[in-house]
Amino acid sequence: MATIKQIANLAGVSRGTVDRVLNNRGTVNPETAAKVREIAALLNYTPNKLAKTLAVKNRNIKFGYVLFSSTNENPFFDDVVAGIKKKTNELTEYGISVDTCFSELRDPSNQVKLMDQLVDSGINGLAITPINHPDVARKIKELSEKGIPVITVNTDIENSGRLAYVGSNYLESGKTAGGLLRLISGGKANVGIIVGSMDILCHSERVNGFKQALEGYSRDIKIVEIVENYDDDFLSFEVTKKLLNKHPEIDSLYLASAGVYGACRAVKSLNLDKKLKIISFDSVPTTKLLIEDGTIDATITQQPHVQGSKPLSILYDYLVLNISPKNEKYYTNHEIKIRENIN
Amino acid sequence: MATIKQIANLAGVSRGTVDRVLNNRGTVNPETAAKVREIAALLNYTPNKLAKTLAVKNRNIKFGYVLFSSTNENPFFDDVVAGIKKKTNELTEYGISVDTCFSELRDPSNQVKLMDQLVDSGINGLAITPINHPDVARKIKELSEKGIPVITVNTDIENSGRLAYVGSNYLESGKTAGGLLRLISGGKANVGIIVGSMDILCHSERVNGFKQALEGYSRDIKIVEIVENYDDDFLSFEVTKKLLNKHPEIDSLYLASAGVYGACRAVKSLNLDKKLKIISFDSVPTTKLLIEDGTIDATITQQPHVQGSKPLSILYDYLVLNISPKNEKYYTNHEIKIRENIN
DNA sequence: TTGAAAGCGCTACCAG
DNA sequence: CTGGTAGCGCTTTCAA
Repeated sequence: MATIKQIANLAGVSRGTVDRVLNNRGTVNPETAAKVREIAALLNYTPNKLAKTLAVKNRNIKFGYVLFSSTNENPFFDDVVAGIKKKTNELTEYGISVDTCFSELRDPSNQVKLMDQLVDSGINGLAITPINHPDVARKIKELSEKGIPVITVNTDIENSGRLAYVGSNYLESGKTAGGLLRLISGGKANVGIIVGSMDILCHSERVNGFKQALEGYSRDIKIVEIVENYDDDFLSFEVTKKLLNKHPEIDSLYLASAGVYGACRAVKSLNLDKKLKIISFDSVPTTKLLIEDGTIDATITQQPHVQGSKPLSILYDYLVLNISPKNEKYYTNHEIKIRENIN
Repeated sequence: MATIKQIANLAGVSRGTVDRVLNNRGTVNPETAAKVREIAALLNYTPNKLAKTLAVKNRNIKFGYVLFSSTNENPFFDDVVAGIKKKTNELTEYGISVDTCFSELRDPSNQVKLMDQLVDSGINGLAITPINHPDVARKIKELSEKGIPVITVNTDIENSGRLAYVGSNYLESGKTAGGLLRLISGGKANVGIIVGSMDILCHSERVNGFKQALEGYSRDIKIVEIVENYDDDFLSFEVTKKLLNKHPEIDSLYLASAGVYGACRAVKSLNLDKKLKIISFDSVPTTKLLIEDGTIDATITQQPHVQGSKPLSILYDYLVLNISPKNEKYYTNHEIKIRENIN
């Protein structure tokens, strides 16, 4: 492990100069710089992260986090918050503070306002679950150009200038669901699909992936109908009930987004629980119970904890250690949970 | 974030004294000690990990790792090694070195010899995939009593004095397999089980868990026969072939340990691939291929990467940060992989 | 029993 | 453009 001190000695300059060269700050005589660089390469120099972090304390770095408020219909974000909290504690010890605030679920202007507030308060980087709206995209671009890196979480907005995305690959998650149905249906099924809204990209991708995984089985696995519940449990209850009444031939349900509990209540009210194969997403408390009592056969999770913590790690690497994310998309794993491995 | 310096100032003593009190080293006037402790508690003092690690550099800490050599029949350990390597690099930067060596798979005396060598070379902590043999257990106890903490990996030896175990809960993994079969069989199956050896606890636990998960289904899911392959692919081929010939009613295979490839070759040689439901463990390269081509329906993994890295993290926490492991058993997750989410 | 000081590796600031 | 120095929080050693 080579150190700046060693390089300085070998190059016959001071550690300050080496620091300037290696971190491109200040100005250094090109020849000196070349020499330093050469020696650094020779010694295979890698900066010590601990020391770097420790020394950066007085820079008073601050991150902002804008998250969908989870008090609404989707407690999924509770698990994300847990991930944020854990990472925040770690960063606090490093002298980095994290300001987390919650935005309305369907109000872009509210998100923009929160972003502005965070910028005014002096954040150096931002993580956000962005609403897919031009105003939000524009604001992300504005921050990025200002030198404030932005990480999108859970939902991406491409071409917004964001530094990276952390979250599910929705097409893949849909494929996993399709593969799972193929297995548990024995290759023969009449499927009803319940989804938030086909206008939301994440949701339609989950449906598309599902279909893709079942190509070649289309003779025996039929999608009977796709209905929308707008992520609302009560609507979900209604549309599911109607769907099942309308199509008694349905033997499988694919719950492609939120509203899982409402849909299952409909299933139960028709005494169809354990008669239908049901696949869902995420592992919120109500879903866990439905897995445990056998109503839902399997659910596919997307590492909510990682979705909370990883964006902060990326910002830390980028701003403190000068390490850019290796990929612009960091996809979380899709974990299949059944009664026996859900905890 | 309170610091030692702050506490020292408030207590009117030097930082050295505070350090002595808070870390129980040297001797300190009881009254001074009490005062310091009080203030520390008041300020909610938590030591800064970065600073601690940085300062400990010159203690020249060294860990040993004894692992089953993966050149043998089970490339599972290749993934464990990857985890070890990654963590080792991180620790190297902290001034901690890791000496990893590989032991014969069935030779306890060889393991004991390697442990002795590592101790002689001055390790401060050890991680090991122990062979379940009294000599190894005794040596683990010896090291522990000498003040060298030992972490067991992948396989545990309880009551050996080891500090912690990192690895699968085999009973749970068996249950997960059982639950999975319940789902993909539609609740009706004649199962053949192929296992390394029922004399090996890990293996028999996987069978027991499997049975437990299927209790209540015993009318329709029948275990036809359990055969042993001693984790050898060629033996596995033979016994599987014999089993399937003997019991043409078998429609499902539970491959409870290694020898997955051999078993599947037998299935293919009888033209039964895709006619049998097959569940296996781990995700070694050959298994991946068999998942992709549809021979194996699902495989259950056990976070090999974590099994490699986590033991080193525990040793680091224990020896550098003075943090004891929260639990004596750290169980890895059982992840269900099918064609669509195996990568 | 205690204090003072040096050092882990890096950054930042002030002179020159 | 460069050197010197102080400091991040903790440990350790040497004196007192």
